[in-house]
Amino acid sequence: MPVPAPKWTRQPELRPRQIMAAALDVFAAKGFERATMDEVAEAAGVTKGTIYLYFRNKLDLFIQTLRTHVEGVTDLLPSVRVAAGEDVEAGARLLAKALLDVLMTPTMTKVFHLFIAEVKQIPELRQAYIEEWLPQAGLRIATLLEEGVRSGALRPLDPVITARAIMGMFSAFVLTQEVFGMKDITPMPLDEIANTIVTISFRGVLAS
Amino acid sequence: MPVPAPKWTRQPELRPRQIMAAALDVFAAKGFERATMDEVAEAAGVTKGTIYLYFRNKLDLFIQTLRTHVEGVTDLLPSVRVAAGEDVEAGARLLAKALLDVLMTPTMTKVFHLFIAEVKQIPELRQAYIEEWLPQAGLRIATLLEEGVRSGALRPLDPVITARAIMGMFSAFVLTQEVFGMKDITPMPLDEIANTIVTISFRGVLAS
Amino acid sequence: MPVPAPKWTRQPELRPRQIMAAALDVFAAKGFERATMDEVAEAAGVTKGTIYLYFRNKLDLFIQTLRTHVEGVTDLLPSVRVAAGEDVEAGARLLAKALLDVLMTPTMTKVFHLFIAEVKQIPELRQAYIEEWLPQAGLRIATLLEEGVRSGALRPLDPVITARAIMGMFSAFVLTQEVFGMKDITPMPLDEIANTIVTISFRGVLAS
Amino acid sequence: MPVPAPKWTRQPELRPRQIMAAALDVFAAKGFERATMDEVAEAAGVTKGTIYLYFRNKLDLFIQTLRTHVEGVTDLLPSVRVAAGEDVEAGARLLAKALLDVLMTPTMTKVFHLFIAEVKQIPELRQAYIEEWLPQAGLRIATLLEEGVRSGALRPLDPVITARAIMGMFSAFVLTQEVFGMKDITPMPLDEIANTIVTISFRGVLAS
DNA sequence: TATGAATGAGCGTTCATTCAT
DNA sequence: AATGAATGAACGCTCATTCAT
Repeated sequence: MPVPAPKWTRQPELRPRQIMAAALDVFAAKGFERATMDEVAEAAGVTKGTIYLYFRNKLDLFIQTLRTHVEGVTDLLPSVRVAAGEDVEAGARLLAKALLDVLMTPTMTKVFHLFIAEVKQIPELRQAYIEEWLPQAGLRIATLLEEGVRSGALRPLDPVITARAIMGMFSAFVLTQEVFGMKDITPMPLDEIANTIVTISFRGVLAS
Repeated sequence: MPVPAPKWTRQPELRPRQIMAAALDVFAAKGFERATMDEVAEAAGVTKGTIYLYFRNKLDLFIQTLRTHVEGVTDLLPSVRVAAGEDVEAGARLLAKALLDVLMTPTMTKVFHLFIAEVKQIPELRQAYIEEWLPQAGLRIATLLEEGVRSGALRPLDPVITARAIMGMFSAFVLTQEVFGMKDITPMPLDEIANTIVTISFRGVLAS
Repeated sequence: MPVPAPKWTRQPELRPRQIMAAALDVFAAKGFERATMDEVAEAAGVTKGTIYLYFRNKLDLFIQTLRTHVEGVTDLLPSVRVAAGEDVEAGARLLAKALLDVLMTPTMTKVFHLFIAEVKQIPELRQAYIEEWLPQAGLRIATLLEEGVRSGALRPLDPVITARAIMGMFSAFVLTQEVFGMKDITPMPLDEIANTIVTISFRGVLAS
Repeated sequence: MPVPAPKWTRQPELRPRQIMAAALDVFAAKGFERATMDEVAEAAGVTKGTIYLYFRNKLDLFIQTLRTHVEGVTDLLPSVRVAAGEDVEAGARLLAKALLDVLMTPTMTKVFHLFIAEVKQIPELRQAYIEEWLPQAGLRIATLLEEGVRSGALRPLDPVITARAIMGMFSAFVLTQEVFGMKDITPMPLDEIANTIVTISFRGVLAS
């Protein structure tokens, strides 16, 4: 007599990732408040109670989901390496393209939007941004710029403002193309975006 | 019976404006889902039932509130006029500063954040963006750029991409300074922001 | 055309009493934890949400329900008046009978049991007992006894202990007959109970 | 292989006792409904599943816990033996003190309170009371009283009512001192309580 | 027009119980 | 025998919406 298939199996190692993956999708699709724990559970293939074995409450699930996926992304970033060579501008183009590839990832897009949407309501997010994510990204760029200014290679612009302006160009495309859904209406090749951003950043729009 | 003298002052009924003003504050402070009709009512100085005399439901209130306040802002934009003169760059600095002044307005900040947070969930917002707000802003800039390219004054960059990159620089500061609350941590004078954006846009970061 | 009967009517004055009356029954029947707000609502003829218009939460409803009904009972107590006359013992019999009549009331029985069952879990109840109900009852008796001892009419017994012992006799019958449901198994006329308690209290069981 | 020496010590399986001991504490501390199986398990030093190896469900655990501990107490009662001698009243004082010592035991206090709190909800408890515990205690006293009345040593009071009144005096102190927590507020020596109860019972409060 | 009492559907969370390991 | 992961039903509470006044 065949043993009937078990209704469920123990997966204590797997469950958290499984749940957070589902949570990211559901939260991204409906927003934090509109998403229900039942939807997350169903998307994860478990029942609601199971989520509470691994996460204290909905907010905890949300925060951990974002943190984990951000880490997953920043793990990719080392591959975004400066091709530090003779031609800085050419290296920057490669870099910009690599960065855009990461930012436009489905995962990153979702994280990005959720973060912007909820940062004002959730102090933990703001704190993570200020204490972890901001230094990892913005300050690194600002430092590079500062050195460039000091060496005379770059104009004497405020490095923090400049860094933020440049990052703003990147995020503009994440927001409009992916979040606002413009990629179907005004499709743009990623490398053309990267090239344009780099050209503007280095040399501006004026014909020389 | 004599007809009463025509009232020249436009009298858009008081109540809806009163309610929408309160709604903008409450929605901005708590987000669409977290905000309750009771809170809006209390902030507006009316009772919950009254809101439903003027708005079909919560979503309707939200959409109308955003639309109305966006109109209120675009009414301000004509004052952002090109000082079209000899020195285009100098004119652009004035323009950029004027634009930032409007974008950093408390009202505009709220609208901006709410729009980004909810655009994905609320089709009406996306539609308004694509059909009304985007043409009013992005396309206008793109057209200008296109002309500049054609006349040879500007580099041959894709105008749509370039326009969006430039707008991205502005919005970056709205988001970080106002929404993320960085203005207390990294305060930046508006005119310095404006100047930096214009310099980068026109001439890039490289020392010439 | 006849106006259809309204689904519900406004009863802001009535609702709290109505709800607390239902709550007492439901809580008494099922205990605080087992009772559900839906059951209370149904028993009160309203819906769950209505309860929350008048009570902050389930615990608040419980406490207020007990307090209100205790007050309702102590309002009856003034009728329990000492027929202070020549024959103290005869007066006491009347008094005891009147007290038992009140204690054996369905309402008082429920309050009594609920109080005993939950006093340990609910600090507010303990506080109310110590600060309000105990002084109203126990201390009054103790004071009477103290005077009796001082005048030489009573034995030199500790008044507080004696008062509590006498009250214990009364509550024993509330508990066993009403709460444990013994009144169907060992029925006892109230006046015989009262007489027995008084005889024991005054003169003991020993034949003189 | 030599057969191990027979173990003479009665080894009622360890686990059930261990669990019931923990259960009594947890149930007493939080009440039946508020107590969770997890808490009981943790207090017993086992895991939740283990409880279900020995008890069908939570209610079964509760009932068996009370029964077992009541038996444990009635095992103590034989030591409460009538010092049947010349001076009945002096013997009663010893008896009353011994009884109070047992009733005021932490275990008995817990059992007592839990029983009162839940008897109305749990038919099995009521049945146990009526069929087992009541005959063991109340009827024994009533029988004694009945004999006393017949022999003319005692007043012609109803023995059942009288027995219950006397038991009520004892339980009053269990409830107030231990359950209501009055022992910190109005501390009373046990032997003074016992003496007072006996004096009242035998001779009443009136000075002879 | 305005009020606010009343509704009722919906959701987060808990927890007794089951069952794969 | 023992574990503890997983289940799923149940419940307290909220809040958008309705409607009697």
